[in-house]
Amino acid sequence: METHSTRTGVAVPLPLPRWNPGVRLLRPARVEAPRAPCHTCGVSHLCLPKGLDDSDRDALDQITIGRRRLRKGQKLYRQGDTFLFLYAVRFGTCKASFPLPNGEHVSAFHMAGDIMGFDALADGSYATTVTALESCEVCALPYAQLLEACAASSALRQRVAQLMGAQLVREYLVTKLVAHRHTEARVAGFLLQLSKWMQERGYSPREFRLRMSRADIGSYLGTTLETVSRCLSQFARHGHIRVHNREIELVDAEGLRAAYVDEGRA
Amino acid sequence: METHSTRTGVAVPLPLPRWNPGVRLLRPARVEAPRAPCHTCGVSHLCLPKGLDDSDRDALDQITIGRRRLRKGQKLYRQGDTFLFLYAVRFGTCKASFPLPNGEHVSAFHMAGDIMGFDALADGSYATTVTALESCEVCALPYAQLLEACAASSALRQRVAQLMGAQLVREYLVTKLVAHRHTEARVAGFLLQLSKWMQERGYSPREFRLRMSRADIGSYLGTTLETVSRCLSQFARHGHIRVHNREIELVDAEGLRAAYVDEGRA
DNA sequence: CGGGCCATTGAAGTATGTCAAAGTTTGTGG
DNA sequence: CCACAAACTTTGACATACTTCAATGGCCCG
Repeated sequence: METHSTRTGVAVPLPLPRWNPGVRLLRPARVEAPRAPCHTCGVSHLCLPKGLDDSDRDALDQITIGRRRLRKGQKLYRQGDTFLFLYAVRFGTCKASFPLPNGEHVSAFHMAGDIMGFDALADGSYATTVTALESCEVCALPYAQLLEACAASSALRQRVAQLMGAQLVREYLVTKLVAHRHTEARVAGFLLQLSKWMQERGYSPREFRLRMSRADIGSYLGTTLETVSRCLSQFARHGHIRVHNREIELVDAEGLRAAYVDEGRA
Repeated sequence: METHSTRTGVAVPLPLPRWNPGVRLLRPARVEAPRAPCHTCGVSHLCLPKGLDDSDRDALDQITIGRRRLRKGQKLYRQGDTFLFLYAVRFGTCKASFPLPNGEHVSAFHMAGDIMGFDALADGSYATTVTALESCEVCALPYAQLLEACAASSALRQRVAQLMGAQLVREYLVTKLVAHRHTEARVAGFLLQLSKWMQERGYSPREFRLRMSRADIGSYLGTTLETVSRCLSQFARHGHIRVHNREIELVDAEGLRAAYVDEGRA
């Protein structure tokens, strides 16, 4: 499916190569011309521009932001690819994963407003592989240009730091979730986490569609797809949720939390 | 999953409270006067100054860096405390944890050169509680001053970004570790991770002393202290390691990896 | 309409959690 | 410096939740 593969495997030290407008992007066919200013975007209230005033926005709008569409299953970048862009999700859902000899470990899910690629700041190459779970559109921010914009705006610097901090906290919470001893607590926590994410993005926290397979959830939570399925069925039997394939309805979110998440911490 | 909803709820917007030299530090009795320049520190090759040239060092040395000593069991900061400082470990080991109704979840261990507190960038208060596992010394970096230094030095900005990226990657790897289905793989992976950390800091990767209890390890790895103990005993029986209380000798690190970590990924 | 992928469910074996007790180390106060 | 107490570690026995293997059924896409 994906033929393009520029895996380096070697860490590229900072400073990063300067962005050069004459150089084509990695996958030129799928990158479109820059659009309207960042803060007019539908997800700007979740994304980089959040909280920035006019002058800071100007700094941001100096950046040549490309857009890229992804179909389900397409990869945005792979572990080891040279870091040139941060990506912001405009719509759709992606998963970030570590490839393994037999399979993969799913380390994160990303939705509208999320920034992907911060992990590459450590050594200049992406630490994870990002795959679209459905049709997605992302903004490609050339990191070298972002650095220039950051040189001009302290508010932008702080916003970037804030986003990285938020992602770190999210990762702490994922680890905490996965470290639960009872699988039920992990699956229940996962549903509640998703519900919160949906709400933050203006969707119903009560009814939503899982964009990832049971296997992805299992990998994320450190269990098997069968156990995930059984947990969902069990929650449904107890009346906490309704499940139909990937459609989830949280009938009693607080009951779910009380019965499994809080309780499970022994 | 998350009992303290304020932690992950609506983010408190930056800008953060400005550093004011007239304001006393949180625990003034234990903060000492600034010392020699940052790059003369014994762990500078691991810490903030790494890779900075003279002019960037100057920017860094404008910061009033306090030192603080911690005894075993003392807390550096608590979840929810107002964020004013990043802390760099000079020596000793700390754990970062989430308090829970009955106990805690250990989310990270920090050693010399590590920066603690990045998680507070998300909303202006610390997401975790940090406790010393032994006698420690840390540098307290007033964040507002660090921001000013960052305004003056793009290299420093990139170094901070690099450190945050590195911590994010580390967290991804922890999640991956904890998501292993077999506990043996988690404990083995933990030992190998520790070994690498020791080596990076100039200690023997083969023999080292665990600074944390079996309970801490269990919490970190999402299992029980008994299981951790049993795993260690099992590794010792198979000749991969030698254990005497908290003293660990990795007799056959690669054998350990082959037998449990790589193998365990089904 | 058919084929492939995904989800559900069952049965059986096993790893791990839980409870309990003994042994060891560490720290404290006399 | 010793003695005691507290905290930590190890080990065992048992119950159970989870993984594994397997088969069936549903959904979606071509």
